[in-house]
Amino acid sequence: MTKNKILDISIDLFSEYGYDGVSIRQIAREVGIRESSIYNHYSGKQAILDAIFNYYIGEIVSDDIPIEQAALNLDKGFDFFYRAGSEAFLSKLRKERMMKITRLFFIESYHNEHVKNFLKEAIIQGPVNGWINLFNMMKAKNVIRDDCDVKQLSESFFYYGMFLFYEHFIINYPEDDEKFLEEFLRKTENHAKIIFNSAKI
Amino acid sequence: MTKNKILDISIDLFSEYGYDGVSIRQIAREVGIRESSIYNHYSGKQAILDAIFNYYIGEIVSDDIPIEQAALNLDKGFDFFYRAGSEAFLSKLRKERMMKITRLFFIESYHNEHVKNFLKEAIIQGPVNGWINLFNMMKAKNVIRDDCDVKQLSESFFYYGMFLFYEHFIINYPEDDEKFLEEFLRKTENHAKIIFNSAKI
DNA sequence: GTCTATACCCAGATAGAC
DNA sequence: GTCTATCTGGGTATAGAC
Repeated sequence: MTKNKILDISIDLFSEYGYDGVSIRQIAREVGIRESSIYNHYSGKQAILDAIFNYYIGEIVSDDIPIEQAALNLDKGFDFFYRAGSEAFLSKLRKERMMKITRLFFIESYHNEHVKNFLKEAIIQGPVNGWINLFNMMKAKNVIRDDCDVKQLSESFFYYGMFLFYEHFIINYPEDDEKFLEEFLRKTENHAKIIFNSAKI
Repeated sequence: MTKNKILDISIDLFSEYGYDGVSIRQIAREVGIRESSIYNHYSGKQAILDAIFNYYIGEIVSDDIPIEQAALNLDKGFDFFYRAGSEAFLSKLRKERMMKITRLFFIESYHNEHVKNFLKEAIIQGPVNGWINLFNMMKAKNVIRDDCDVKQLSESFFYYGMFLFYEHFIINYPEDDEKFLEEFLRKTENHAKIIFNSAKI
């Protein structure tokens, strides 16, 4: 189906060169049709980008709330949580398409308000709040000290991982996604131990 | 001097809209001359960008190595170091111009190899190595535990601050620089305590 | 050093034949 | 649904008068 091929190739090109760095002509060339034919499938360049964003948001916003689920077994120790949290965070990104679009989000965030707000709320604030809830529960159950600043703990934990992502998608691009995700789990695991070790009773 | 005005306005516009998002026409309009007159001062658009980068690099790469200096007084405690480290990191950025160009670097890093390499080496790897040295000294003087992974400690400390920068320059833009820098010092101070608390003997 | 005028290119998008 | 042809607008850059 041509429409799908356009989307696929647009994801490839946009995620590599950015939205402004790719022309309709270039997309058409790679798809193997003329520019004008694109407009039979999408009303314009912006419409392709919208389709990409809608796909991404549809995939990433699903109905499970894994951190809260994990919190039900608070006795399993901290190791259990960062694994649950990280896995929840990563499970949606394991597809190559999703990784590409994530890079595109990082690229476009500086001048696209929709992307900026999505990153801010769904990717940063949402998870941070999840970790705040978890640390609060841990505090209530005397797993971590009472004088801990849970918001600071959450940010201290989460922002480290966020920068690993930025580093991967921007600074180290192009770098193998699989290899990075392995490294990411290992590093955030070590990082989580540092944070938890500092807070535990 | 017109040449300086061109540079100044280019910094303003590039840092807001990105290099590709600004035209020579637009720069000329804001300067108050015609496009063609720009070429009496700079050989082209790229040359303006080069001048901006050279200015930035000239300002940021100076001869002091503050972390190593700070390490000479290792007995002053950890508080002393993150303050020294953070201040060293921030002192170069206190000018409005430097903050603007830093945002420009974040924006352009995804497709400008020079910027990418500069961020990678001077902004990330350099400071991380400084902290690695410091943590190694602390280990040698039995200030932190012997089984600490100093590379992980350094990244765990430093990447948090890096993401605060990304958040400020991209996600929260436009946000007051002064206010952010205060917040940054407060947050990284708290973060440093968490990291150090986890590692200390 | 600045101006007008212009060359040249590539962008997004549309009309209408097949 | 794809094509050719074309429109319109914006971009960088240059030539040459003042």
